Amino acid sequence: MPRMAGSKRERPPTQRRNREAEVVEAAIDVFWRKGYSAATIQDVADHVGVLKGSLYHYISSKEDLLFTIFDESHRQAQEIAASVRAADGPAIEQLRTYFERYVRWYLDNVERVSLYLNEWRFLTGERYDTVVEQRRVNERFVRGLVEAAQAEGDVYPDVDAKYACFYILGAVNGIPTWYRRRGRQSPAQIARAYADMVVGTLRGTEPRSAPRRRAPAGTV
Amino acid sequence: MPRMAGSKRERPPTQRRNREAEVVEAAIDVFWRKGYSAATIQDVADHVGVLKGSLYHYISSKEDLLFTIFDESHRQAQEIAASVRAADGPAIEQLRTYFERYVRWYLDNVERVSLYLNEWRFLTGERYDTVVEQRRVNERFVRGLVEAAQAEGDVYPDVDAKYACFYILGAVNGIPTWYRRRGRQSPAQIARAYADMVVGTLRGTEPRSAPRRRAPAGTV
Amino acid sequence: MPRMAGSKRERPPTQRRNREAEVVEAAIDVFWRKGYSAATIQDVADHVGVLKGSLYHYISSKEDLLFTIFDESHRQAQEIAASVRAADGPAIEQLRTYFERYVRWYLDNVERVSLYLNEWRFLTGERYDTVVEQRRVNERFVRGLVEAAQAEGDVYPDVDAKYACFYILGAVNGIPTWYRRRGRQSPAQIARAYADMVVGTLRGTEPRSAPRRRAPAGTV
Amino acid sequence: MPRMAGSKRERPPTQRRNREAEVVEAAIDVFWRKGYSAATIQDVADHVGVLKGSLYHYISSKEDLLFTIFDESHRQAQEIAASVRAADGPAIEQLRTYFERYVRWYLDNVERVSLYLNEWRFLTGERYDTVVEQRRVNERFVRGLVEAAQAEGDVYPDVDAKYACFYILGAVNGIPTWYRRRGRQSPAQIARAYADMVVGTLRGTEPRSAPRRRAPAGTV
DNA sequence: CATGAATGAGCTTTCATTCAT
DNA sequence: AATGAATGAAAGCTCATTCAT
Repeated sequence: MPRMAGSKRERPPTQRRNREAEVVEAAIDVFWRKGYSAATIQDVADHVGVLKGSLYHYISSKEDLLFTIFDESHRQAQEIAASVRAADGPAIEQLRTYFERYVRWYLDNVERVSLYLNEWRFLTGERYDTVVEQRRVNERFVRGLVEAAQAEGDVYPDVDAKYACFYILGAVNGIPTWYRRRGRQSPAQIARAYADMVVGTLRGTEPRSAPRRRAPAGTV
Repeated sequence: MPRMAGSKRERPPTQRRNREAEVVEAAIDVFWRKGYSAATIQDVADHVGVLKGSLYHYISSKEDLLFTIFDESHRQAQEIAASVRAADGPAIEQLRTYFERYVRWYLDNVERVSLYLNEWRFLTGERYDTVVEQRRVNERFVRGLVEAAQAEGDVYPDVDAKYACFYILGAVNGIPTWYRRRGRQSPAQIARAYADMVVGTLRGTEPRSAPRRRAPAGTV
Repeated sequence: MPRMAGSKRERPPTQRRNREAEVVEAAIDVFWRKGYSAATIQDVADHVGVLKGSLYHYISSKEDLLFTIFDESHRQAQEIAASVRAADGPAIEQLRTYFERYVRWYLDNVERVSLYLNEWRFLTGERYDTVVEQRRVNERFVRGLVEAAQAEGDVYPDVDAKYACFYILGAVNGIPTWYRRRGRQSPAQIARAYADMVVGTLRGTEPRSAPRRRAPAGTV
Repeated sequence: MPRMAGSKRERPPTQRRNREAEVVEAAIDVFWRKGYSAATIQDVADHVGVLKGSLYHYISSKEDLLFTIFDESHRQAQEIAASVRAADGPAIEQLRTYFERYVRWYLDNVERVSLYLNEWRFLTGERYDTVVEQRRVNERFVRGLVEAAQAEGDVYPDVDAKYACFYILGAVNGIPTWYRRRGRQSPAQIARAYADMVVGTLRGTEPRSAPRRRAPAGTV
C-alpha cells in the first residue's frame, strides 16, 4: 500500500522491525569484544541505542541473551555435521570436507561462534547442561570420524585418537585469536588451508619410535 | 605466655612468610576457575583465608594481581625458547623439542599458563602493551622455526607458514579445555604426543593439488 | 465480513463491555494475594489477559485502581450502618445486628473488604484523607453504639468504650487471616458466631476488681 | 583503660559498636512505617546514616533483614508462652495471664511485633515455612488453653473454640492499628484491659438460643 | 480499543578499593 | 600485618507510565 504524502512520517528504514535481532547482534558484538562477564547490559543498550531498561522487552536476562546467541550457533553446527554425515567416501575425506565447511562457517561468523566456543561456562543450571551436552555431541562426531580414519589406515595406529581430536579442535578453536575480517586471504582460502592441515596432522603424525619408513630412504 | 619485647607474637614457623606467594597462588586458582572478570577479590581473599581488605597489603589492584601472574609465565616461556635457541639441528627437530618442553611446562602449570594465554586482554594501558608484545615475541620465535623448517624442506613450500603457526599454537592453546590433572596419561606422555603432532602437521600437510602419493624425497 | 461504517467490528455479545469491572476484579484478586505494593500492573494485566499498556484505558494510575476498589467498599459499609441506624431496640442488639450483617458482607467480599481495611495507607494526598475520614466515620458509629449500650447498662461502666471498640473491630478485621471460602461453616453461621462474640465481649467483660458474681438478671 | 588527652578523638558515644543492632532497629522503623514491600533499602540506609551499599556489611539481603526482625520476636513470644505453661490454675486464668503479658510485650514493641504478625508473607522459601510453622505453634497454644477452659466449664460448650481463638487473636493483632506510644493509658493498663476483654469474650459469649440461664443470681 | 515499544527513575545487590584502628 | 567498616560507582533488573500506530 503506497503511503500518501502527508502521512506522519516516512518511517526510518532500519529502525523498525527486528529490534530483537538487532539486540542479539549488538550483544554478539559487545560480548565478543569485552567478554561476557566484563560486558554490561548498558554496553549492549548503548550499541542498540536504547535505554538499558528497554532491552528487557527483548530479553529476560543477560544470561538469556547469551543462550540465545548459542542457540543459533548450535543449530548451524549441527547442520554442518549433518551435511557431512550424509556424504560417503573415506573418513579422512569426510573430515576434510567437514573442517572446510566448519572453518568457513566459523570465519563467516567469528564473533558469534567464538562466543559459543569460549563463553559457554557462564551459563548456569539447565542451560549450562544443555550446552555442555551439545558440545559433547559435536566432539563425539569428530572423534568418530577420526577413529574411522584410523581404522581405514589413514592414521597411524599408535596415534591416540583422543588427543588428536583435542589437538585439531583446539587448532580450529584458536581461529578468533588472529582472524581479522578483510585479511589478505579469503575465508574460502583459509578454510581450505585449515582443512588441509587437519588432514595433514592426521596423516602426517608418525609415532616417534617408528622407523622413518614412511618417507622413502635417504631423506632427512 | 609472656610476650617478648620486640616480637609481637611467636609465629608458627612454617605458616608465616610467603603470604604474597599464597595470594598469587589463590588468585591463579580463582581466576582460572571463574575467569578474571567474573572472579572477585572477595573470592581470592576467601581462598587465602583473610579479609578482602587485607589483600591490599600484597597487591595494589586486581589488575596488578593478574599482571603478576603473567610475569612469571612470561619469564618461564622465555626460558624455554632460550633453551631451544641454544640447541642446533634441523629446525623441525627444534620445533619438536620446543613444543615438547612447552607443552610439558603448560601441563605442569595449566591454570597459570592458561590465564596467561587467555585473559591477557583484561589488562589495560601499558601493561596491556607489554603483554601483547611478549606474546608477539613468542609467536615470532615459532614462526621463525617454521619458516626455517620450510626452507630446510620439511614443510611443503605451498603451506602458508603464518596459518601453520596459528594452527599449531591454537592446538596447544586448547590444552586447558580438556586437560585434567590425574588423567590416565602422564604429562610427559602427552607432551610427547603433542610435539609429534606438531611435527606431523608440518610434515604431513600437502597442498591440495599435489598428487596423493607423497613426494619422493629430495624433490623439493 | 464487510465492515459497517461506524462500527469497527461486530463484537462477541457477552464478552464486550465491563472490561472496566473485569480490571477492578482482577486488581482485587492480585492486590489481595500479593499486597498492593508488591503487586504489579503487569500482574493485573496478565490476569485480565491484556497487555499492561492497555490497562491504562480503564485506569489512570495504580493508585487510582486501589481507590476505586475502596470506593465500592465504603459505599456498602455505609449502607449497612444506615440499615442498622434505621432500626431501633436496645443498642446491644443493634450491635449484634450490625456485626452480623457486617461480618456477612465481609465474608462475601473478603478480598475487596480486606484491601479496604488494610491497604488504605498506600493512598496519598486527598485520597488518603478521604479514606481516613471514611474509616473514622465508621468507627464513630460503632463507638456510639457501644457507648449507648454502656449507658443502657449492658456494658460494665468501668469498661473503656474506646478499647472495647478497638478490640472488637480488630477481632472482625482479623477475619481474612484465616477465612477460606468453602470452609465447613457457612458465612451465615460464622457471621452469627462473630456477632454473638461481639455481644459476649461487651456483656461479659467485668472490671477485674468486681466480685466474680455476675449482676443478677433483670437488673438492667 | 583511661584515655589520655591527645588521643586522636574522644569517640562519638553512640556511633561506635552495634551498628548491626542499629541497622535492625532502623529497618523495623522503616518497614513498619512504609510496609516491607514499599520500604527500600535506601530508606533504611538513610535512617542509619550510611550509603545503601554499606548496609550489606550487616545483612545479606532485604529479606534476610526481615527475617532477623522476626527471629527475635518469635523467641520472645515463645518465652511468654513458656512462662505461662509453667504456671498452673484454671485455664481461663492462664489465658488472662498469657494475654496480659502478651499484650504488654506487644505494646512495648509494637513496630517489631506488628511486623512479625503482618508481614510474614513476604518471606520466601524455607524462611516462609519456618515462620508459618512458628505462628502455627503459637495459635495451637492459645487454642489448647481455650479448649481447656471450655472443658473446665468457663466457656459455653456451644461456642466454637476455633472461631473464638481467631476472634481473640484478631482483636489483639489489631493493636498496632490504633496504638500510639504516649497515649493516655499506660501499656500496663491497656494490657490489663485487653486481658480482661479476652476473658470477657470467652466467659460472656452465650449461644444465641440459650436462655439467659447463665448467671442465676449471685452464683459462680 | 489494543498493542507493543520505549522511557526514566529507581530498586536490590555487588564490588574494587580505602583507611582508621 | 590484619581487621572491618565504609565508600562510591556501577551492575542487572523492575516497573508505572506514555504514546504512536
